Amino acid sequence: MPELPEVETVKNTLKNFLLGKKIKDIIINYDKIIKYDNKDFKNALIDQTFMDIDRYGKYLIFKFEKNSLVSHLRMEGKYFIRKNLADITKHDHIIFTLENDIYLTYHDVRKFGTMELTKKGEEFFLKSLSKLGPEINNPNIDINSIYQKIKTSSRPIKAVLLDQTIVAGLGNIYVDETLFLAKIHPNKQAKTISLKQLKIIINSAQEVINKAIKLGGTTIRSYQSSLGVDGRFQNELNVHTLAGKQCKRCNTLIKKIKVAGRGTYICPNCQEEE
DNA sequence: ATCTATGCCTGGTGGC
DNA sequence: TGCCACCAGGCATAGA
Repeated sequence: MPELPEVETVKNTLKNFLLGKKIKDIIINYDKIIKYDNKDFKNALIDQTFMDIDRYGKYLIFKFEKNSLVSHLRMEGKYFIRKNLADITKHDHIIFTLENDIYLTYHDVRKFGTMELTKKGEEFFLKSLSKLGPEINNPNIDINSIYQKIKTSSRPIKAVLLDQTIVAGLGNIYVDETLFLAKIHPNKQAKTISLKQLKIIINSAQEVINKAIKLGGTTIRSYQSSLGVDGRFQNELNVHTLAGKQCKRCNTLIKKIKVAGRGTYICPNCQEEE
């Protein structure tokens, strides 16, 4: 599940390869990935050149001369560069033919990913992007305004941190790691979190996210490595995927529970429920 | 206004 | 071995 650090890594890798390259053709093998009309999609992008690639939260933003393509990888989305048509596999749903017959493919086993086209400069008018909160890795993030949003919520703190309208970029892995660092139980109701505790949570999240970005993200449950996603943060995980292993702080066994409908890993001793 | 439930998908897993 | 029910999960949408 690519979260902010993984998408950042993909962005940087793709940027190195794609900037200045032109799209010659587009093959759409599964069209539900693309929102709106496929013909418009092709017309708008063929003969266009990759000018820049940005990221906001977990979204990739490919910028061309006039248009931008906003791409979300959801759970299993990956980009590959294929040198030959013969290398294209069954889960390569969108194929961008570049110059010199090199192919950029969007690969997605679960077909959950999305692509939507917009005019360059109007990306944040899209429904998806317009709703996003501040990015979790923003060093100037306004913790007070987050506190105002969550201080009356009865939802578990984990659900709130996963809510991209509150803060953008965290997913299941990094929320577990964040709450472990902050010593907060994921089931603790948001309204019982003090401003001081929220500061600890946000600082922990930034520590986790920044370290993960440095290490190129986390590669787990991924039987196939993707362009740009061969992270090393999986070696740094403290709780996520580690059920039955000893907590590095107190030696208590890590437990897997369910919070807000999601598989959640905690140290039952360090993260005491209230 | 808030929150919860459901649908989207396929490969892997565990039970029989 | 094969069949099948079930699970994983980010986000949009519908419903409470």
